[in-house]
Amino acid sequence: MKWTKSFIQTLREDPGDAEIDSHKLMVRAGLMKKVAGGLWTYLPLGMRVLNKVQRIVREEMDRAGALEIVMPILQPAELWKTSGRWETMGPNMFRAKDRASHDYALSPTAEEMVTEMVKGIVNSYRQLPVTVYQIQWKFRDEIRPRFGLMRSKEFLMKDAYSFDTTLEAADKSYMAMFEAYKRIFSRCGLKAYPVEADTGDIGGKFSHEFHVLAEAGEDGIAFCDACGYAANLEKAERKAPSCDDPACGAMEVIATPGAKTIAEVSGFMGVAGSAFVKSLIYNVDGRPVMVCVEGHREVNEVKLKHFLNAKKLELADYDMVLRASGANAGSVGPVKPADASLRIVADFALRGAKGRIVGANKDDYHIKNVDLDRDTSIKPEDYADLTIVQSGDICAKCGKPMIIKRGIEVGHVFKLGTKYTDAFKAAYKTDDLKEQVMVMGCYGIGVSRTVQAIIEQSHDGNGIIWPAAVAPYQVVIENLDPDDAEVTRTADELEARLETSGVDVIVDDRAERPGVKFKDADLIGFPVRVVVGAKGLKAGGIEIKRRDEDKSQLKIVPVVEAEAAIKAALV
RNA sequence: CGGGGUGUAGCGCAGUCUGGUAGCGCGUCUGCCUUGGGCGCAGAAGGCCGUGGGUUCAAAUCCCGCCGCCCCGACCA
Repeated sequence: MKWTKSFIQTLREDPGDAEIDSHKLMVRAGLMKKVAGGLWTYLPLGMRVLNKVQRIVREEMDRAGALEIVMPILQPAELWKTSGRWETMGPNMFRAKDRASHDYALSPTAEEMVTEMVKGIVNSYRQLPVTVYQIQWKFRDEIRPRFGLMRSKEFLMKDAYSFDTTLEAADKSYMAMFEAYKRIFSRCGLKAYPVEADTGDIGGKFSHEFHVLAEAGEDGIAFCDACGYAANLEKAERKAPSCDDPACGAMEVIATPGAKTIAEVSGFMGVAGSAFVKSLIYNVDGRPVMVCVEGHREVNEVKLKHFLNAKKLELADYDMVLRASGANAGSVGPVKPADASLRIVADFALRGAKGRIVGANKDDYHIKNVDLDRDTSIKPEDYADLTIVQSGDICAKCGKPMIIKRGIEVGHVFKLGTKYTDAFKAAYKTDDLKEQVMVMGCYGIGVSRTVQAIIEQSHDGNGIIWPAAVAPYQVVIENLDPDDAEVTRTADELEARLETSGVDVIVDDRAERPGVKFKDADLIGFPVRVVVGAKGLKAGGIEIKRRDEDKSQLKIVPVVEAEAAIKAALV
């Protein structure tokens, strides 16, 4: 490929609306161009990267025994009503109508459609197991799309679905995908860590996310270096702390005028935040529930939802708070709330807590010297692990302290169980002629997000540093003197030889000054740069430099050795 | 959806407070010059100042509505 025949625009300055490096670089290097919030055009360079990541995904899915299919983006509403997700997906799902007013979903994922499809084909255990996959555009009406491809309304996803006869067999399918994912991310030049995760809206019992560690990541992950435990903060558990508060005297009401937040009240009273019990009223499927946690901690709503076995859970509105507790937010507490039948649950760190400070259920008052056992109606079985893990919390597996890092979720594997196969009655006949529901797994990779994660993990102040396997072109040949016949012939012959042997190469044949060309090459981040110029040829050769090396490491080789030297630099 | 910011040439921005015929840098085009890390000189093209209304002799600028984009939040009492 000749640069002058390509369609490449690079920008000298960062786009004004980009925040994180990978987003800025994708735009500056001419990989993509914004259409509107959360919507992108992939330009030729970006498309080449996207295609290379897809190729790796396909090869590894195929190697793992998965079979490629493609399903419609436009999906009849009936499928989604069968699973109940037509309602539960809410405004996250784009919807459309045809001329006859039939409802459709723009596929945000495809469990329903694939289950219906497999059900129609599989009758016998003899046909199982089977794993199918597609690489298809997905649509999600994100609350707030951001950071370029990190969270967009339309994105390319690889989604795979396994169907098995039994849970044990499904575990094998899950592990095959798990291993394939490790290979995929590794081949993309990414360090991706599998972490335990909650299953969210998809449902199911057990899952792992694959995360690329990056400050710009949207998820928090708890790591234990000692035993290797890694879990999304939504899921991460800590060892139950023991509470050895000494006995305290009688409760005492104190005025705390105007102080609402824990920080304000603790400042007002001159007491550490951890001495407080933070009490929140949640609306749980329409009924109020009070949740108590230590003052310096935050409620983990995912854990809370599971513990309460709730369908829908959100913070209560002002009315509900007032009716349940007798006070407005800021003065709520577990001691004698207005609604005497109010269920109160508490974080397990508060089991046996004494001498704590709580809201008085009366505006602008708190109570100190509270003994939760003595002074509240919290039932022993209503203490549970309900908070978000913090740095330094003790690992539930091994007892050592954990650390928190941030990650970009690039993949997710689920053991789904029979949630969808039950809903669709997707059954097969066993060898003793019984009907049995298939056991399912599902497995996603954000292909377009992975492209950006690669950049986020591999760039420097000059631009992107592509791993060779996914670079838009593996080699750029800088023709420094396009008007010089000898130089141009040398550059073009080298291009032809490399292309013949399967190396992706672009020749920068623009009539630009060398500085411009070098800046662009660094910005776009071609793994290997080859310089062919009149001066160099006279001096005996061409110059080869890897993007991840600095100038002092470049090599000068005779023209006849160039091809071999370039290939060696690519490894 | 709530809060904040922002919208002026392809890109990055100034001008808005204090109303008076729209500017800078980059990029683009022409010519000369230069040629190993975003050269230099000269010239040129390119803007319904997001959009609709209002105030005014006069609006990028003031007022009202709408829209787009970005950030934070959308539960932490």
